Amino acid sequence: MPKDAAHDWILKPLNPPQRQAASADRRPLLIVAGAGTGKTATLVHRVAWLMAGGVDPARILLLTFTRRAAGEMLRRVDAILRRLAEKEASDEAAGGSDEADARSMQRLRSTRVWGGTFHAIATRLLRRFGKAINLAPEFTIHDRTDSEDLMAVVRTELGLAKTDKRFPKKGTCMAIYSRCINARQKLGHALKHHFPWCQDWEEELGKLFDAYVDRKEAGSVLDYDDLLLYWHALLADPKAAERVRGLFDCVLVDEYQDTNVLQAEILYKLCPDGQGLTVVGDDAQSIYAFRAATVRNILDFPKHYPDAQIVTLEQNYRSTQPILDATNRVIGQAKERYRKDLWTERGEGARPWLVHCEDEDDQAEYLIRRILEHREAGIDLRRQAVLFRASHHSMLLEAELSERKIPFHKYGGLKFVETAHVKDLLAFLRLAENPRDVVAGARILPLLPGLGPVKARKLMQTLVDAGGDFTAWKDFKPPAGAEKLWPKLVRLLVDLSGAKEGLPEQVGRVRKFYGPLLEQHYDHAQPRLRDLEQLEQIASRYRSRRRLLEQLTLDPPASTQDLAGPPLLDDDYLVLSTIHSAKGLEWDAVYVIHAADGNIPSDMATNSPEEIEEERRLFYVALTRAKNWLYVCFPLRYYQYGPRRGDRYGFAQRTRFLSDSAVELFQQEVTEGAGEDDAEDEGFGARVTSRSIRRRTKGLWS
DNA sequence: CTGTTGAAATTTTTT
DNA sequence: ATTTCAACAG
Repeated sequence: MPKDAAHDWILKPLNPPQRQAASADRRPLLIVAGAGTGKTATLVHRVAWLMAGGVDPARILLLTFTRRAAGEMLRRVDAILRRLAEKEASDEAAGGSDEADARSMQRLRSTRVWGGTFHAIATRLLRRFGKAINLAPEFTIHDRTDSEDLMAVVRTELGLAKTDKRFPKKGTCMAIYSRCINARQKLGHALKHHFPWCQDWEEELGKLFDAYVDRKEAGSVLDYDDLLLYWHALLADPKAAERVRGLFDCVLVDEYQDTNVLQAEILYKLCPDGQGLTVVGDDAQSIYAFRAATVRNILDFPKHYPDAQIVTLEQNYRSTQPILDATNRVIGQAKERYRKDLWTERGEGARPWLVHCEDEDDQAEYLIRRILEHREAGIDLRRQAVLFRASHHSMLLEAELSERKIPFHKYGGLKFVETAHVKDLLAFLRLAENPRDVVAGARILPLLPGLGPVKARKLMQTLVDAGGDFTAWKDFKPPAGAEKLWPKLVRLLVDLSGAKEGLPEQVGRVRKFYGPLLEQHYDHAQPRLRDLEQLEQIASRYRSRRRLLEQLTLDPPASTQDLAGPPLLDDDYLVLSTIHSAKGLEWDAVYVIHAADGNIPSDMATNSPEEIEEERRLFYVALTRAKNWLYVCFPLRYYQYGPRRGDRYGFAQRTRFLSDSAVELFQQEVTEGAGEDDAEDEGFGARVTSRSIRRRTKGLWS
């Protein structure tokens, strides 16, 4: 089949603007794709189109927001190309030899495409080319928690823990540092605009960050920010830059609205003239400013590449007209954005619901009733999702779902690998992998009785001095209580660093040593021990220990179930997700909960107009996930906790993002308990329901 | 030095 | 609810 015919075949399922985007020439291309406009499909077809046009898949770089997104896209690319190959084969059944067919199939497999997040790709490139900028290729990677731990170590070492006024805590220090790196801002600037309450500490913070950077260097450790920073540095080195640039003919970036200045600069250096560069995004869905992402990247793209082509996708394939009307109304009140008018051919459907609930319990009750109704009507649980602003907003609902034995999967919030016991176990492997990783040592050693932070630090120093040879620890005289354990630990680490055993065996050995310690240190030991068993089981899937550690820090599974692998086809579960983690996904029925001012927008994010605008976009992202049914719920009463206010109920307002004119597009519903008891309440404050009392008291002991 | 206890402060979203 | 820090006992 001639190339043109193949190209036509690929473009056939697309609408005209999508076609234009998928088949655009090599000039820089910006695709502005509104919510639900087939952005992913367009990108997938563009990759297929490029490959069918002869671009070597191994010379295509696909940058996505999660690794899962990359995997999903490449699967779809493969599916298209497979069908194309089948068609070619049947069209030319007479002529083509089997061998030639096999070759063309092989050529068209997307497995060789470089796909992943900025961080994952950075890792891959740095392992390969790091030497050019004096980076040892066997560096280990710190996740956010590890980085904070190292920050805490340095913080105490510099005596910043015992200042008369309270010094910012480790998490805040890390956030400030991270902003400087990712937004390429001076400390003073970052403090002034984003952490004004820390401005008094500018000098000390500067010293802290210096020391922090030195410690990472000494330990041959990179944090998340370093991965980008070193990739950037790699591209600043003329010789290395040439080699890296030479790897790729085409670079495609998804979710461009959520990249930061550093990432944009990496792209500029990777594609100086923009040839072969495609970026896709929607400024109306930019929700990662807190991570230093900036809409300016997408807005300035045409300025940076004056010959850029811009294609706007406006036909929505996801939602019904009534839902689209409502979401358009919400985003229409945003201050500044690329003009887009989303429309759909999906015509009639149910208007979205605005549900007034009495309180949180009532909200949970309502949700479960609706969810089960939809399931009865044939909408599986997995086609429904409950979305919320903050991870803890779903706690009550989770408890209720568990009680009713309704299976669910939660995305966002604390991840499996971030739990203390999993981190502990991985720290053993990490220390074996990189004995200079002080944070790993500082985590493991104090698990032994009688060993504290000070001895741990000294031991790590002797280990580093011995060049990472764990036998150097044999001379150490352990404190009373650890005499039995100490030789075992040394033996374990010596064996692990020898790496003679397979990965599951290694995890098994750590588990045997660590299990009893876990029981001493943590509550609820049983489920934690089971997590470790599970980790041992899946260890065999990884090629190497380094690979396992790398994958788990760069692409942490959202839950234990996720870690276990793709869910079985027949098991059905409801999706609970933070709005952030719901990005790019869609469901038949979507329930947005806690849509009250203070939650959406979050009280923490109402300090500046920019923050409020971002919260508005966040709400918009939540609403636009819905295909057929959209419910926005908020409890009228919520329980206020905390030492300052005492234990009492407060009253909630509907989110400010649902203006009166937007509310007109909703059908309003008041749940049973809500609204009818205003008179009774007078003078008494809140009426407390029996359900609420049950809930609250349960909280006292579990 | 370590481990425990209590008081005080802070409280989001995530690669 | 969690983190941090000081105070105190062993």
